[in-house]
Amino acid sequence: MNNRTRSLSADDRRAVTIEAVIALAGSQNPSEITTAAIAKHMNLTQGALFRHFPTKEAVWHSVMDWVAGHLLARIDRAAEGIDSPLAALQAIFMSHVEFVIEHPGVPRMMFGELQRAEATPARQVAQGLIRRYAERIRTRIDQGKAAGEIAPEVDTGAAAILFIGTIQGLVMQSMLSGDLQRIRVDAPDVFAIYRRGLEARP
Amino acid sequence: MNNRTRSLSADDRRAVTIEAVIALAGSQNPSEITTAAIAKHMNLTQGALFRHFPTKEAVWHSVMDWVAGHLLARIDRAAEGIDSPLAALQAIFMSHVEFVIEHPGVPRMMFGELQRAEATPARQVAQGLIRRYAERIRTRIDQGKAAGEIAPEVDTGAAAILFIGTIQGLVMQSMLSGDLQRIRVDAPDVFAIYRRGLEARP
DNA sequence: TAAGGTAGTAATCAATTACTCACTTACAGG
DNA sequence: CCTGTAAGTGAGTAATTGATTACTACCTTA
Repeated sequence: MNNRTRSLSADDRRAVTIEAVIALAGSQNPSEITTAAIAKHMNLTQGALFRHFPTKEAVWHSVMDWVAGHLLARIDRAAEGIDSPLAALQAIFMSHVEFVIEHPGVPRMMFGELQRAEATPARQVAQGLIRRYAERIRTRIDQGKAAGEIAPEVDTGAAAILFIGTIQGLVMQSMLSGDLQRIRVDAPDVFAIYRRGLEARP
Repeated sequence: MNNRTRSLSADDRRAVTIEAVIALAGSQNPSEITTAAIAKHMNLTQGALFRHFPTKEAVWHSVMDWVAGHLLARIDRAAEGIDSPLAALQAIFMSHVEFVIEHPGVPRMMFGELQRAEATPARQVAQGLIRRYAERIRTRIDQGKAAGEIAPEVDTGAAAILFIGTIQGLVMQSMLSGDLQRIRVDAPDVFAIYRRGLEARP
């Protein structure tokens, strides 16, 4: 009868903590998220957090692990079974956009971690995520060149940088306007230009 | 004979402070820059800072003002006298890239300010800078459409978002690799793809 | 029912932060 | 030479932060 969530298993508590951090990052500067704020958001005392994570840095590490796993799984699933490389890139793009709309704090955390000077574990996970992400994009682009869909004079590495930057631009725009949903509206138009930049000319 | 910089005029001191913040932002997370670190970088005691700025927020406000003024002046000068809209966009792009290489802390500060939840004066200046920047890009794109250089089916707003995102992508890449100079190498290839995306097809 | 383990509390710690202030120093002008 | 002013010093303060810990509540199991 006690609907008050008194106590969770350690595994569940860690999962809830990660969710709390991602939720908080959606509405405030990630670097200003305190352990007290995290605890408050999940109806817990600040001290209890350290029963499940040795340091705050460990919390961030777990969060970045979660992001890396879920984002890569999401884009892999989106591209699954799509033969055309250009269509696959578009599917990856749109699924990434949906991911960002669901978790608007994620791009902020990513950028925040990457601009950190010290090579913290969380930063290394973020670094690894982008590297693996870019690798997947480059593979599709090379496939597109082989299939004749993408112009051979396009620089593969530059195209991968631009793909990631495209999403960054949308995120920045949404932070400007404060309207998250506009990303979904603008995304197709933005990707259309990117696609025109890659396509082989007849 | 006293080469020790003992005392500066208030105006000079404020200018030096802005330089110090921009320099520090190039090598560390802007949100972690303390007033003590700023003072130390300019051989001053921390307390003296508050003789010239009422609050730390006022320091950031001044810094963002400096950035807005200098970046816009730079891109305006770069595009001056160039008739072809596409060529003008390329000149703006390259001059922006040079600006970022000179002041690598600037994109970090911009992104950091924009993701701040509260509408601080510094954030509003950053917001205004991007708005004015995007407005200039949109103007060039519309000129390009009128001149037949840019395909009419390209969405102007989306193209402006992508222009800014393109630079964001380069900045992100440089933060990944830690090699700032790579921006200069990658920039032409990245812009070439963007340009292909805009160009009218024969 | 007693024992043991897990999760959470609440008070507290040391360190860091932005900011203040009484005092000192340098210097220009009457 | 004297004096007013502007710039800088250095020691403070209050608030906040991540982290620690003694203690408690709850649950399972024998």
